[in-house]
Amino acid sequence: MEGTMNNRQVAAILYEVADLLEIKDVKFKPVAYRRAAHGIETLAEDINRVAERDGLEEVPGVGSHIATKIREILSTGNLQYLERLKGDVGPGVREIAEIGGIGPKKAVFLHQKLGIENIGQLETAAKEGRIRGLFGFGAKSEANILQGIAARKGTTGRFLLGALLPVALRMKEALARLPAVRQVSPAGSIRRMKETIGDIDLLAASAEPGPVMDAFCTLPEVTRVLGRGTTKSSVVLASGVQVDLRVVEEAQYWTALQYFTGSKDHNIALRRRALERGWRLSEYGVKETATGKNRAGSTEEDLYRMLDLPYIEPELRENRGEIEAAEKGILPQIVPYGSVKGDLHVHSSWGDGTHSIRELAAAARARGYAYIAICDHVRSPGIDRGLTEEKIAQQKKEIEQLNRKLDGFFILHGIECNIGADGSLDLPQNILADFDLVTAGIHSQTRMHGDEMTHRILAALQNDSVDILGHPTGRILLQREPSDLDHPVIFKTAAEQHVALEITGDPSRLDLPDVLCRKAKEYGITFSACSDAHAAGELQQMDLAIATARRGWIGAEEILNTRPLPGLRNRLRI
DNA sequence: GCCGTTTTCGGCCCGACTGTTTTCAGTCG
Repeated sequence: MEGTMNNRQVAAILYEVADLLEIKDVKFKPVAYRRAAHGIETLAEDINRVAERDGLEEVPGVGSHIATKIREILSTGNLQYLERLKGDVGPGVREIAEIGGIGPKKAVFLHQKLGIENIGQLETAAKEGRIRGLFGFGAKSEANILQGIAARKGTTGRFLLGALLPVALRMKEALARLPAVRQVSPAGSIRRMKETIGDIDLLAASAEPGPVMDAFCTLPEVTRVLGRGTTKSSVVLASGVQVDLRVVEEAQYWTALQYFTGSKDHNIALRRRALERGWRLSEYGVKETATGKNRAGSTEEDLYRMLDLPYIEPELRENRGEIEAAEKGILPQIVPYGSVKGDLHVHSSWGDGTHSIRELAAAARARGYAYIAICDHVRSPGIDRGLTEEKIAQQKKEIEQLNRKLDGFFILHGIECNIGADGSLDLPQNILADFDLVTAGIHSQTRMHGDEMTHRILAALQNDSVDILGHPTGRILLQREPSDLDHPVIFKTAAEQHVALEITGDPSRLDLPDVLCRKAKEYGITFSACSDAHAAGELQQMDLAIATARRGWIGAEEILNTRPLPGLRNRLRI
């Protein structure tokens, strides 16, 4: 792909500018730069193309000045303005400000007073007791700085949704059992089902916060209490994740739930909307500015209705145009959880899965599915537990036998092929033609240049046997960046070739990512939401796939496996 | 620096907790 800077890299530069401006205590500009960075980050179109068609100022948050800076970034690879800010502020101040409990003001102060340039020097100063005694710092501050540095070493700072969701639900259940708790829910990014989570937010309604906070701070998995108040407490679990619990009165639960679910940008937009109507919106309610009276309501639906909007699902609350779409009445009906009729990507013990096909079919039936596709890998160097052509033939026989016995349930014989460096698949065409379903994905040589990766995928899409493109971007969350693909060409070709794009619920992939789902949708793509389960218990990863689809504005009708079996067979021509 | 159903100028979300300077700034979400 042309251009050396991608959207993420451009956004990173603008975020850095915002941080440095904040450190310099410049008013309002940090917000402006962050809004622009967010706009670019969540844009599905390549920023280079946007610049070519002179459309930068149409990006939300980008005006004439930032547009000029983006053009400089795209043509030179960096930004003079940023370099100047770095010089003004001192090299390590931004790094110091990232430590929990230290913000821009304290970072600048420490830099000026002690000449601290990086986290190492900060740690040394704290250990030597040189920070206590400074204006505004005491022994406690020093200890908190050391703990902040230690916490930073332990984790990347973010966790997989799939890893934290069960933890959050367990804690929620524990709190729900308390007599003093009237209502409790996860909030924050975990309720929005964001792919990675910084910390877990919980919200409870109770008239007696004291016992609720006590119970929360002494839950078995808690290893450290960061703070305990009557409305907010924070703890850290053994995994290093922070959990915040807010407790409000029941009458405030509706606005509090909306508020603590965020996102921050979505909330700011809603508050502006409330201001336009002469009200002040906060977690404590909707107050008429003139009279100081609280407006009545009891659910989030009430709140959105009050602001003349239809209900907006938590997964959509990212300020990516959902409020404007809701206002115009063009917000899509996103796919409900539990609406798929089967799972099109499951691994069995024939390959690298744990359970037999019979066991997987039983587990799928128990979930209410009407069908399941067994898609093991093909044997190749590096994939020891893949299937040989001989095994494939045997597996087909077993599936045929099982299908004769099963009533009202159908097992599809599928395969997960690898797309080679030249775009070819790892099975001959006559064998591929025999499967009910062929999923093709890149599993080797994932570091090729964007152009070459795009060509590999295009070749696979043009193979008539391929039904689904598996984990299209190849990203591994928190580990590997997505391939630098030419998405418009891939989406256009997939639509023309009637190849579905997979949305895998593998917790470390969630690929196709939500933002690209929304873009692919414009090309009339069909999606396949799947678990990629390697064991019966992992069939529930489907919920993560559906969450990703919902965040990508995808409706049930756009997902292949919401169709009943006859509709699916029709589409697959089997 | 951006943006507009009060505005092309003058706004820009709101509140709790912490530690410490004992009345509040800084930080966080």
